[in-house]
Amino acid sequence: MKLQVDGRKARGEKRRAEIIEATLRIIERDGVAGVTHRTVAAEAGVPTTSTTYHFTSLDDLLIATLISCARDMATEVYWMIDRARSRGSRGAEEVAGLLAEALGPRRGRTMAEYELYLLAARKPELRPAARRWLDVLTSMVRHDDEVAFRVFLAGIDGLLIQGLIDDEPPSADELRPVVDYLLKPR
Amino acid sequence: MKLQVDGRKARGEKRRAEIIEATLRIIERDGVAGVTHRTVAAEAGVPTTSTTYHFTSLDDLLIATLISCARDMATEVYWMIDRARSRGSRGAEEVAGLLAEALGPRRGRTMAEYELYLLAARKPELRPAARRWLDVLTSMVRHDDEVAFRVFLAGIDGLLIQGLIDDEPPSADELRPVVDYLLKPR
DNA sequence: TTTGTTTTGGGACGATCGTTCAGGTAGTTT
DNA sequence: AAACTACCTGAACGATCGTCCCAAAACAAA
Repeated sequence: MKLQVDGRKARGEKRRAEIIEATLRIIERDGVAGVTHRTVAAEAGVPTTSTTYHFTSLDDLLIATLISCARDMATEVYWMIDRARSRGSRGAEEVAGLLAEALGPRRGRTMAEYELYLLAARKPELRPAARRWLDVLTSMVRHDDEVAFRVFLAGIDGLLIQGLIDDEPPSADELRPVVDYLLKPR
Repeated sequence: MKLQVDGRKARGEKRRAEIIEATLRIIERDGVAGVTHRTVAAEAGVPTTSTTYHFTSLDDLLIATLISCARDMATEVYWMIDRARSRGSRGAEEVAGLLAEALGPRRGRTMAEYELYLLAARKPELRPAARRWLDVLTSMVRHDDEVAFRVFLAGIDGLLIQGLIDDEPPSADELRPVVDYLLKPR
């Protein structure tokens, strides 16, 4: 049994994480198209060969970035739903505010998430990671609410995507009636 | 006044259209990442320099492709809504069938459309073209239905995107209850 | 026919790409 | 100390990229 961690591996994994973070920043700024070994290495402040050492190929790097990103999304949306629930009938307001934030200050991140999402559509090995946060959320609701919840998630996705091609991000006030209608029970 | 068209320009515009069609096929097969002057030229069966002659840059080519694609989408969804309306309460069935088709046989085309959509999120000059089909559709409905219609379109987008990362495309039967709930009036 | 315009296409330039390799460094084990 | 392992990195290879140049061909106007 070994309690002490290998200092070399520790440094390696730290740098690996830094490279993934740099990759996500690149995608936020320039899209998946801007991801090359060299741009990522420059963003992370490491030599080019460092990215090829820790990730056997560019695909590997993108896969690792999507997995890391999907984990963040899952926890994020988890708390969003939790907060919306705790506010009861004011849940729509909470959701609308978070959507406005995703389309405003965090616009780059939102674009990055959907680009990685579409990447998963083309690369089957990415799909489990891209689907995980959806599954986590679906498991939160009662079985008899499942259809309503799927509609809710689809509506959120649609509003985000459509909001990304607006010339200026929609405000929470503009989004609230739509979210309200989306959440209204039948 | 000149009635006879210039034979040279006629040939040029025909080739230009062929290049755009080839570009769309490339995007369906390999994504926007697969679009280069050389791959497009090979797909269209023309020399490489032909694509640089008719389109001053790769961006120009992608812009033209998105515009052409958006026009098709608008008319397509227009008829979808028209058919769904004419079927009254069976509209959900019609919509579910078309969604299943978009995620099955026409999956590549659907991916291409959303990739171009995300491209528009990054390139402001593409947004009017990407938004046009949304505007056309919104103008179809009565003003008091606008919120419900926006929810409907957002839901469609979300279902399509989520359907793209399924391992196997969802069937119309699986989609129908969700579409039905989405269309149910409050 | 002559002149001018538009399209065509072969070839090439410099830049950048993913990836490899071999040598060097730091940390662990024996 | 020696042997071993894991990480680091500068240099370089071949491939492919966007784009430019220029001459030939096709067509229109004179």
